[in-house]
Amino acid sequence: MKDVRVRFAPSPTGLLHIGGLRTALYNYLFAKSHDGVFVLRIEDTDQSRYVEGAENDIIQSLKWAGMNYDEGPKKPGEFGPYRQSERKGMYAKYAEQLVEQGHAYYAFDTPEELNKMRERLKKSGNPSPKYDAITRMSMQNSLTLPAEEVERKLDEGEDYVVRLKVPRRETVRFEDEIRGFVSFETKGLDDQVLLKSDGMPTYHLANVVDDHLMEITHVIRGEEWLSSAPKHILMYQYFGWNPPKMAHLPLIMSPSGGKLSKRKAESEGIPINTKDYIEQKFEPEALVNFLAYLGWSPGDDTEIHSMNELIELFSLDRVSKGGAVFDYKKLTWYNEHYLREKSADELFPRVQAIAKEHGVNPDENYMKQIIPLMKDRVTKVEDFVTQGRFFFEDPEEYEDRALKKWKDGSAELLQAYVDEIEGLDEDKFNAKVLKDKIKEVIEANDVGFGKLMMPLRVAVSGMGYGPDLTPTIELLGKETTTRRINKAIERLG
RNA sequence: GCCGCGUUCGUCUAGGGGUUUAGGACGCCGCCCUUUCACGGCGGUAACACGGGUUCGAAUCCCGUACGCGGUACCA
Repeated sequence: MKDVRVRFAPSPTGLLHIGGLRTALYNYLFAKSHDGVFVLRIEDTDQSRYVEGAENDIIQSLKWAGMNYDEGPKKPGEFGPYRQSERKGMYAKYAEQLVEQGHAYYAFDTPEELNKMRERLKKSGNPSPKYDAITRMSMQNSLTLPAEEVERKLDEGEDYVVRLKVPRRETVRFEDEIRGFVSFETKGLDDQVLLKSDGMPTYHLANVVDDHLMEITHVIRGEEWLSSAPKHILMYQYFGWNPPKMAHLPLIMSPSGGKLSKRKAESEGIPINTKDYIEQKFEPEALVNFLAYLGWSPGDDTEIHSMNELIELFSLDRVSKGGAVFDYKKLTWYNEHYLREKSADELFPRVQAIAKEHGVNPDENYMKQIIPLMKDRVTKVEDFVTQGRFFFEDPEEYEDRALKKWKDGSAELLQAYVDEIEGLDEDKFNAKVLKDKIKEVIEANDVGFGKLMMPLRVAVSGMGYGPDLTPTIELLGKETTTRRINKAIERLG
């Protein structure tokens, strides 16, 4: 057996959340840094929240980010199946075992009765009513009902749940790998439902049973689980199992505070699903690097690391305890960084695909010359196409910002320039000669470089900024360039 | 409310009793490079939540307070 086995255990209730991806990443990094196993387990015990396609989205998202799971759905290992719905039959006996041991009991209360109980308690001044050591004595369960009646209800197929019998007063203490020792008083916990009336286990039962059966050594999950950890510890104790080590990760926060929820993220312009990042053409390396540093750091001054380096560097004790605010601008910076590192050969297939979406089918050789020209000024791959559109078609109109650079005399200077380059032989139509010609024209007219450069840029690209102009013109070629200049003179006078 | 967990520049973080005039990165600002826009280089801005202890000495240890966040379901 491997020394380290971790699991990423999402519920297929929707697209994979960016926070979920980070949890997966930390699990993955931890597993790989210990030469361990990374398991994907689908926690689909709530049938009412199941979303078709969610599992596939999770798998695709992990794959895109560069995390391949070692065991999971579609990649069975010796601990499968890896969907809890397919393990449904395995849980009841563990719940029964706890009942037999006196650590759990059958409860027959209907949702209405539970509601009534809570309302009653609230009215009498208890703001968080619990089904606990005290209240359970007034409810319909196998601790309060005569044995024959319990038997009868069970035989008659009446709905029931199995609840954990949380001890009245005990202290549960355990060591979190990130936070150190934490302790809880059991009187604050309620008798967690373990087995639902539809026969499905709740998260709590399924989680503990599966982690044990799958020989998970480290449970690395979000901080929202910290409060239920003592219930899990209690269960491990009752089952007589060794609990895995636990690490509760700080939450990813929204810039306005609070857990980064779908609603908040959207109103703050932050994509929330991994799929959004895929569709918006982010570099996976950038997202991974950014996410890794959201709540962790290697302890030195480095910022840029590939997945393999992150694996090398990662350790749980360097994970921070406080929540981390999602900084979209920093992500953008990472993205630009990784884009700049890539060669035209690497980038071409992706740029080509995006270009086709925009109705452009770029010539490979031509596109590979455009890429290096633009690389230092793009934020996302798609910018090669959206901002580089003029490489493929004449500018339809001129940006307002660009128009400001078109002044009196611009047309005349451009006319002088176009006269110069029109006569150029093909082999002379290159960046150096083109630049020399600009110099000649400005000198002859006794004006500054920008007086010609700017209008020229506007005429050629329709924009007020962009890649080096003369190499751009060289790429565009004589015919295209002169056509555009003439058109601009005509349209802008 | 109760329970739990947190709190170093605007943000991500380093630092875990003296090495600290608290370091790096993003952002922002300025300069250089470039007669565009960027990239790059250089520089600047900006933080130990508060109050008590402990100690010769506290950002670092302890206690309180405040604030933030999470949990408090037959959801995960």
